Amino acid sequence: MASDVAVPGTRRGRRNDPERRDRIIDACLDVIAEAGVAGTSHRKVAEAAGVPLGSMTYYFAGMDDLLHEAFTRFAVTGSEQFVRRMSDAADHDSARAAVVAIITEDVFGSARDLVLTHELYTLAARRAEYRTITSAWMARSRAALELHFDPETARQLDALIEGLTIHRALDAETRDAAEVVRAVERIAVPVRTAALIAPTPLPEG
Amino acid sequence: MASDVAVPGTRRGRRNDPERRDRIIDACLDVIAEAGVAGTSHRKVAEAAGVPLGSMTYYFAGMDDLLHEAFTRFAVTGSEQFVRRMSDAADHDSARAAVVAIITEDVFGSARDLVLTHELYTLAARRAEYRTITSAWMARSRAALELHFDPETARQLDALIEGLTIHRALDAETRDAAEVVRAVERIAVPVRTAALIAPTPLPEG
DNA sequence: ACCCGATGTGTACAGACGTACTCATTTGTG
DNA sequence: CACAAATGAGTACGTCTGTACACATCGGGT
Repeated sequence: MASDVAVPGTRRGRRNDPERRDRIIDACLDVIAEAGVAGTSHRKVAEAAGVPLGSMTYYFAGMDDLLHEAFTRFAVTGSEQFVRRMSDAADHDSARAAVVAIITEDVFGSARDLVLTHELYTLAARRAEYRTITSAWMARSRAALELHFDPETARQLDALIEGLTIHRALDAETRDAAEVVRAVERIAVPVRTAALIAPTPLPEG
Repeated sequence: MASDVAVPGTRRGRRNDPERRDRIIDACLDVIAEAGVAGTSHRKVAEAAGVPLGSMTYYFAGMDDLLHEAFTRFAVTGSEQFVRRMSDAADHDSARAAVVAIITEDVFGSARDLVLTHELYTLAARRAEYRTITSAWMARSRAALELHFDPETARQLDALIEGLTIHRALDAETRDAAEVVRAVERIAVPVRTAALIAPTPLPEG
């Protein structure tokens, strides 16, 4: 180990390399995705980023600081993709199709993001300082959905995306894409007719 | 430390105390709820359960074995509560009310269960052996919902419960109980009229 | 030309961790 | 009554952890 890194006496001194900080954050997300927050350590991240161990405490106040920055970046880039998909949609139909695509593609297309999302939620469930990240993320998602749906529908769609994504990932059964389409259609009624269907008391017979 | 536990020369030998194993599992869930899987260690669980450290490796093959058993118990007791609520409901109306209650009460009423759920999901997202636990849990939940709703509605309701619970826990905004009622009503149309609404192409407006 | 502060690195340390292993104790059996 | 197996406790060991800190290196000011 440590054959390519930490050759004594080389590459030291003043360089002011902000890129290095970014690389560490990205590497941190990689490590979290692979080993979980539980298995994330300064050493693993340093090795993944190709920086010496000392850089960890130099660039970040501590492990929590690093995790916070990493998940903030994850949430920001994630919601950016979400917003882009929604603003690319021209009408309600394509917006609904985009929602279906987001669900069936497992959040943003990779298992990595799913794992990272759960790690973030787990942290947020216990620690309020991470909840600001999830709150901001959900707020951006809802705002994107509100480009095409009324606020209440947006919130419900957001929740449906969350639930269906999780169930499709963690359970072998809920995998039928056509069913996802129908689920979205039950919620995402066009704005003008939503009021006619949703709050109406259900027929009993 | 270790003043009430581990007095040398006392309480040793053959006792065959299955209760002790249970106590360790319960204590393990307590520790996970408080410190997360990341912060769970043999020592903390042993202290919480009031057993010596050596009992950890005696009763369980290792940390993973302990976690697996703990989460299995958690999932079983959790789904039992879910099933009971559903079978207690007499008709569709009270079933829908029960679903709303489950969501608004944060899974089963405590933040502890929410945290544990996320910890389990995080594990399951990465490791297939924990996914059998989540799969079984979701299957039991769906079966309970199918006492009152058709299979597709049950799956969608299950997903909605998941998503709304998470969003209500991790986001300060989605807290209006009346909105939960309306969300459930959009999905949980009575069996006979569901076919009339759900698969129908949406009016374009 | 020289030096000083800024910037980044290498290492050492104290503690916590999982687990293996030895040994004490009790209970069923002969 | 004695013995052996079952059961559980205590401890020690090697590994890995976060973090502090001394120090090397370089750019810019004089």
